[in-house]
Amino acid sequence: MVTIQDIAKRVGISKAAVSLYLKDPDTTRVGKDTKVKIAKIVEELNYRPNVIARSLAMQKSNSIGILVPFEGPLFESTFMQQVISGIQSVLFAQGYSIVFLPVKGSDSRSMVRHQLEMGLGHDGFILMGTRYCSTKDMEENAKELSRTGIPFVVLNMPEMKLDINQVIYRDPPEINIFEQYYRLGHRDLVLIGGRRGSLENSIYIDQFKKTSKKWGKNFDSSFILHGDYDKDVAKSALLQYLKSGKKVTGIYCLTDTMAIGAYAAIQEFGLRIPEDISVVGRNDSFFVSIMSPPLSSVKRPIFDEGVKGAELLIGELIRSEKPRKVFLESTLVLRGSVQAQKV
Amino acid sequence: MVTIQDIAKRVGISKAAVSLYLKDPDTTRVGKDTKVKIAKIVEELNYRPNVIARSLAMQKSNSIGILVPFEGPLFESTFMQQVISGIQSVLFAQGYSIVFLPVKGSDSRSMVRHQLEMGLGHDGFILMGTRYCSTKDMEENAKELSRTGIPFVVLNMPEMKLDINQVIYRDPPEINIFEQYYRLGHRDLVLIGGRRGSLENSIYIDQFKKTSKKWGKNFDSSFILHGDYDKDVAKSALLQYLKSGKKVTGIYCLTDTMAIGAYAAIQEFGLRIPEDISVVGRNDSFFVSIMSPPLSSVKRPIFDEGVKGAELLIGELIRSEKPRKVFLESTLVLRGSVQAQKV
DNA sequence: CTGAAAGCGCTTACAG
DNA sequence: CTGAAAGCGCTTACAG
Repeated sequence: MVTIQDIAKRVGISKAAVSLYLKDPDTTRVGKDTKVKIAKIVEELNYRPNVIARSLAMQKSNSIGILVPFEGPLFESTFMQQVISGIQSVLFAQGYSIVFLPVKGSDSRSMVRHQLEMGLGHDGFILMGTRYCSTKDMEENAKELSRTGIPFVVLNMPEMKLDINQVIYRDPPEINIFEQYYRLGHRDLVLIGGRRGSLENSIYIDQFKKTSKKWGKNFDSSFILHGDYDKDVAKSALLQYLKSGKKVTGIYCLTDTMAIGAYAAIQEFGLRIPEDISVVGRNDSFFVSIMSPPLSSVKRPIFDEGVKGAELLIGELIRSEKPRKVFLESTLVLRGSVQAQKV
Repeated sequence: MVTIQDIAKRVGISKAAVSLYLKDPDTTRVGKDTKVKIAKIVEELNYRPNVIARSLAMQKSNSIGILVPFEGPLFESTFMQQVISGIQSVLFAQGYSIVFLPVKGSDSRSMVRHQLEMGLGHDGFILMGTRYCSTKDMEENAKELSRTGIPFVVLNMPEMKLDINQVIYRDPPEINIFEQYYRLGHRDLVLIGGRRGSLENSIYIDQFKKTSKKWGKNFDSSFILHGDYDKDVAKSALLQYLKSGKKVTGIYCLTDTMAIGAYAAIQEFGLRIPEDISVVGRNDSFFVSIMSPPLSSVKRPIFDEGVKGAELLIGELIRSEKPRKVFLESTLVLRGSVQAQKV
């Protein structure tokens, strides 16, 4: 490996002069002739600075570590794609590298601990919640990060009562899909949730219950199906529900992917969308418009979440801003999959 | 920041002892009592090693830099998602971090040069071709990487006559879609290519020409439409073709996304798939199965490309293997969008 | 069993 | 205008 020392020796000057020139070719601290010589040797030896050494000396690595307590392929989820795209758009513009740290461990606590173990030296961190993270675990993770003194931001988690950077989704009142269904005259609703017992599920089950009560409809836990975030699981769960003779006219799927499964089940059972059953998905994935009929979907501003998160981090990093929380609101994109029900 | 020095001072020993213990808690080079003390202080001060300093000292960073000469969001393309997933599966298992270097510059040469400028110090590189890279530029990039002496692998590019690690796609003879169409009785074919003048286009235009000649069909450059890798562009190009009164019974789209546009154009023009027009896409994207009818598609082993690429790199890194080339073959996944044509 | 020292490749005051 | 030196936080021979 060619070092600054090699260049200095060849030119017959000190390392400092080479470093100065490399940092700023217009510097006045290096003579004109010397500059020419340095440039020549740099070219000749194909010298490139060692970023690691520079990072150590400058106490700044220009890199941000991404912490995602999740085993398996990170980039297959459309959520990750969008949030990372948002992060990338901000960080690259500021000259930061994005570093994905290897995952190891059995639960979100040990995974993040291991990633931190591998990753100190980065200028900041983005800690991302996944469907498998409990809020409690993630709060512990956030506390541990706080103790390092390194700026960080938490994404994709419910609000935490900690003084940290966080971007949080909020469903505005009109995004209560159950309320919308009841208003449209629907009376038999089903929620296709993700992982059984997940925090996400419990939030929506709760909403489902309360809204049903408000409308004087009785609520039964059989109205909750578990799709496990998978289209085939969602399909068979719904198919079984239909075959059991239970009635349903409105379905809310917590991801668009599970809505694909719901479509398949409904078609296989010989019913029509939206004439017999209305369907709403969540995430407004790029493929919903090619489904037939196009799927109505709750759109979370995921790209914006990445942007805001990266901006909070950059704010703390560059302008020493205090940690704060940013709230983003979801919207409902209505398409052909929903119809009012004659009561 | 808490350093190894702080620990040593508090315990009253040398940095070396702390380092030794941290590296291997079972070491015999540190006394039992001392170990206990170190552990206590480490916990108390919430010490974590600085990976940058360690990388410099060990001359190994356990990180691989990803070089993609492409402006804009990297992770929105389904190609990137799959290839990165493959890369991740191998590199994480080996304990390597994956680093995306910020992009700057106007062409693939200057982008890669800039990324290298930012990225030396990583243990290896993965250089990925994009649709906008000329083979010539990428060969220059590869040569420049060679000169650094750092192991690297080139993905998503036609074979280069250089002694480097490279993973290359090969369409086996049966993946000549034009040949398949002719055999099925089709006589009026259209190719919807990507960017005008791109290398990818020219390869398939060439195949189209040769195959037509073989079957005694005249070839006309009007049979080539330019979809620019965009569904709307593809749609309007095909719609214009149909409206001009030209005949077509078989279409090959170089991406599935453009096939979505082709479907829309065909439906808007009042024709049916596959009764009137057959369509074949490329990449076998996850959404093709929900198109109606499901799209037949040429599947490239993109995930495998990532896996093989990472394996070549690891091979050179860990086992000092020589650079070599790996070939992967595409396959055709037939679905409802293709039908034989009565001649 | 443990310490003092050199070194990784840079940057940045400090001198002159 | 330029050089010698200290330092970033680690690891790794080398001594004892």
